[in-house]
Amino acid sequence: MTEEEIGKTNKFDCILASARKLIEQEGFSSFTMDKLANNAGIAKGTIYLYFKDKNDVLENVLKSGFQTMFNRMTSKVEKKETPEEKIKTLIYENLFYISENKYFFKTVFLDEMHVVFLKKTSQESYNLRRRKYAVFISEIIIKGIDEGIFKNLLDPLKVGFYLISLIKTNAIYNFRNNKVEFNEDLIKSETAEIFDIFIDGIKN
Amino acid sequence: MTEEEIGKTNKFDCILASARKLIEQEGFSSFTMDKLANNAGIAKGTIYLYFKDKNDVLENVLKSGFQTMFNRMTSKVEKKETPEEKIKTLIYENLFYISENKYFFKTVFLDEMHVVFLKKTSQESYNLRRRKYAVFISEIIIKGIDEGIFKNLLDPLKVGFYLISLIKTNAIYNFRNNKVEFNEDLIKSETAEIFDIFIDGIKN
DNA sequence: TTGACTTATGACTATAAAGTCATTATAATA
DNA sequence: TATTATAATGACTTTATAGTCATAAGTCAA
Repeated sequence: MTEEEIGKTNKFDCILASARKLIEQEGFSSFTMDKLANNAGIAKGTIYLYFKDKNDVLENVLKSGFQTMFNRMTSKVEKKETPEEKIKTLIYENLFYISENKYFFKTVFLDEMHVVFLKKTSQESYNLRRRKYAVFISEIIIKGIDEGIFKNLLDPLKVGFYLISLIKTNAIYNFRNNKVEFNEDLIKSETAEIFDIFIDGIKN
Repeated sequence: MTEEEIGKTNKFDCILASARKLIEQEGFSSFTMDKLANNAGIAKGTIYLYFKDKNDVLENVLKSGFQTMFNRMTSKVEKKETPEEKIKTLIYENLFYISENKYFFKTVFLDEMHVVFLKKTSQESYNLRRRKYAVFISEIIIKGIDEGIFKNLLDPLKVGFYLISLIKTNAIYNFRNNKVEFNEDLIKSETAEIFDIFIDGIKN
């Protein structure tokens, strides 16, 4: 996984890509700086020229993954008009991104909690990102409540977290049942299912 | 945390209780066998007379916590008649148990994933317990579908996992907002909220 | 070409914590 | 009480891996 192989121009990104690949392959618990150096085709000391410590590497891996997803998702969602369309798009884009980065999320979700390996400060920034996402959803919910579409007594932020957890649960369920090869049809039907339950519940 | 202090007759339970207490206080990541020995008021070697290794301790801590909750919850749920009553009771009992063991679950949920510290085999048994819970819920869902109460096209097992994730998300949300002191009224209103969303969705 | 500066190296150090085992204490039995 | 069996001890060994730093290689301006 040298710079040419990975198609990255700078070492920072090259190391990050190697780290991500390693985590995808072996999970967080067996991720070591020696393996990373080896995998990136550089010496261990070099990593410390670009990253403060191991925690810094892990934090950046998680951060970059989330950032891309969030930016793509929000830009798609903002094009939609109604709260319901927004929510459907949000679910779809999230599942789509997960499917595009399935090996990464398979580890992140199934290994469920990498976060323990982070320092308290990094855990906080991880939680802030989650919260940012929930806040984004809550704004859609609030608009829906104002328009009389959604129930009035809801705590919009909490509802945001509910939706995130449904999406995550769906992905984990499919990973566990080895539906790693999401195709567009599967993503669409899963989107419809989550949307349906979230909006209308399970009642007939 | 000697045997008298903890009110346990045998060392196995005494060690387990100490381990649990330590985990509640400091989380999984800083849990060490030295601390455990110290906290239990025994020598480190003694732990190894009752547990195979550290993994065995952690596995038993998680197992015993889940087992009690599951047994209590199922016995209450089985007394109810309709699928809807069953689901409401299930949510309530789960939240109630969490509130009774708040410091434990605060760590287990917020530290979200302890599981990484377990061996592959223990991770599997952890997942089996989660699955067992989801299967239990799925049986209620199936009954509801048969009776025409719930939507027909649902994957009942997946729906089971959805409900578990909603309950967990609710607990985490309240922990994060420092609502550690659940009283019965709060549990009731949270139960109603989850039930309402799960059954009817967020639509007005 | 030389010297100054930047980047990279990897053997080495430091440390934390799991797990061991010869020794000692306690309990049971004759 | 003496003898044997069982339980407990904690100093010690082992292992894993994060992080360091003296040395070497590469780059570039004068």
